[in-house]
Amino acid sequence: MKKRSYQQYCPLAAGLDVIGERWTFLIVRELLISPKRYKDLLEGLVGIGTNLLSKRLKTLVKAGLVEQAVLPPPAASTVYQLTDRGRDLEETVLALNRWGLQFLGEKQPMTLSRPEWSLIAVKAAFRPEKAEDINLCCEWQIDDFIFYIHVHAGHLKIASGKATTPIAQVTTNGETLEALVFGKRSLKETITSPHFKITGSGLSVLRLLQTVFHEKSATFPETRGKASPKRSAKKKRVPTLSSRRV
Amino acid sequence: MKKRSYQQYCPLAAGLDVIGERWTFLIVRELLISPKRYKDLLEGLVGIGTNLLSKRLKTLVKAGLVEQAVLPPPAASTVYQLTDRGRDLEETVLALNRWGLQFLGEKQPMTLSRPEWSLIAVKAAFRPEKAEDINLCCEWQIDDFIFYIHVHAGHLKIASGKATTPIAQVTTNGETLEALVFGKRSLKETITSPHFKITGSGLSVLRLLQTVFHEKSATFPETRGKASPKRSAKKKRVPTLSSRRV
DNA sequence: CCGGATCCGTAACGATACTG
DNA sequence: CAGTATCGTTACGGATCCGG
Repeated sequence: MKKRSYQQYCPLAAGLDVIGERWTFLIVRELLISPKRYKDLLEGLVGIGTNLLSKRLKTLVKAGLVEQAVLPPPAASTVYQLTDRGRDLEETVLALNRWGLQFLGEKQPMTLSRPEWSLIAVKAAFRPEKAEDINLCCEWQIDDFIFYIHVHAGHLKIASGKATTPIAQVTTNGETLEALVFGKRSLKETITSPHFKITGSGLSVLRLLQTVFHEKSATFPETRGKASPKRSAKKKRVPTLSSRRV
Repeated sequence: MKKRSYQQYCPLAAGLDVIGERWTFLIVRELLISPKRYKDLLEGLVGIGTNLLSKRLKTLVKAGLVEQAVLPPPAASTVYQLTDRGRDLEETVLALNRWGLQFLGEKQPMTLSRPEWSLIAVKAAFRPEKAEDINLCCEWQIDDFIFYIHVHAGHLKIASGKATTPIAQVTTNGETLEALVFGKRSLKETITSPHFKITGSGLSVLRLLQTVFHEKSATFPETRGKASPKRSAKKKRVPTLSSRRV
């Protein structure tokens, strides 16, 4: 009956007591993309088990991060959506997303993937200071999933659904999108791929991709290789330690 | 034998596969403050259990986030410290720290606290753009724990240990420090407390505290109150949903 | 005393079946 | 569709033990 807690008077520990349990961050990720029904969450989070999803949602609602809402008719289904307090987690999710990128190896046959994940990664990679003089709206179609990117005055808006007045449209598949967004393939490789098509003002899209996102070379050393060849278990000798022990 | 994994081709999930398990974030927090011996970690993380700490450290070392180091003689003890890759987690830890602050209620008798936690909170609250014309170094003494804050050209350096040339020195206790740093008490209340003493250029310290840190009013509504009085389980009616379901 | 490893009871998780 | 109930398995937490 008693809830497991770190019992520490520390903001980090207090936050982890709320969203630190298994699956919780991923539920927040799902709802950051868009409000979702119970079933949508269950399908997006393969392996969670329905009882655990139910339990997590209750906890999140009680903590004031998530609320239920009824969509207006005719699609009168009830969905879960983030509250303002829940949406405040975006900063953390993006930071964790940026950091986790290095552990994302090549896609294994067993790993699942959804184009929606990429939206978060795009937001995480966005650098406002590089986009101050960029102003465009482009629409992306990945299979039957559609989203748009709107950059205006150094601000990024990205969401699922069709754009109102896109200046360009990109059609590609999930694999190509992921390779681009996760930095697995260079921009040049991507745009020359037969699975990547731009209609409309393609040049502005290229400029966006070029300047806004990290041009990192995506180092993924032994992410999946369980036994690295020369794992020296030796202890590093430290020359001088600036801060003394506590 | 098989490791539990989300199996999702998503940077967030990949990151959580590495540091998402219980206690791991707090171990990183400890090492973010300073390198520590096994025993120090065990004492700082009450409740972890020695087998789990050992397991987590092994995982962290294998993931390349932590390494062992030997301190130079005469204090030739082996410590755990973060690698560069581990230190990259600071951004995430600070974001989570900021977010978790709202869930930090009043200190309960059972909750543990250490002045070291406050260092992270100070870093998290620091706003570089507000500190561009601040330049000072002050030393803080909380019981027998000493640390310093050095602000220079919009950059913050905070670490345990004595400062080389502090312009001011603050002496207080843990409770007052926490109330100040966690926004539980106003600056005015703090500096008039009998447990708060400044020697040296006190005015510059006050200016630092005033301008650099959030002046938030620290709302903690029903953080610990288990049954909020009028918890409406009603579903919110949503007027219009901008993005369509996926 | 330090740095763990081993053992074991309990709580959390994951899969499946079942219900309004 | 939106969950609840059940149950086997895994992870965690506390204690004890052991080599240096």
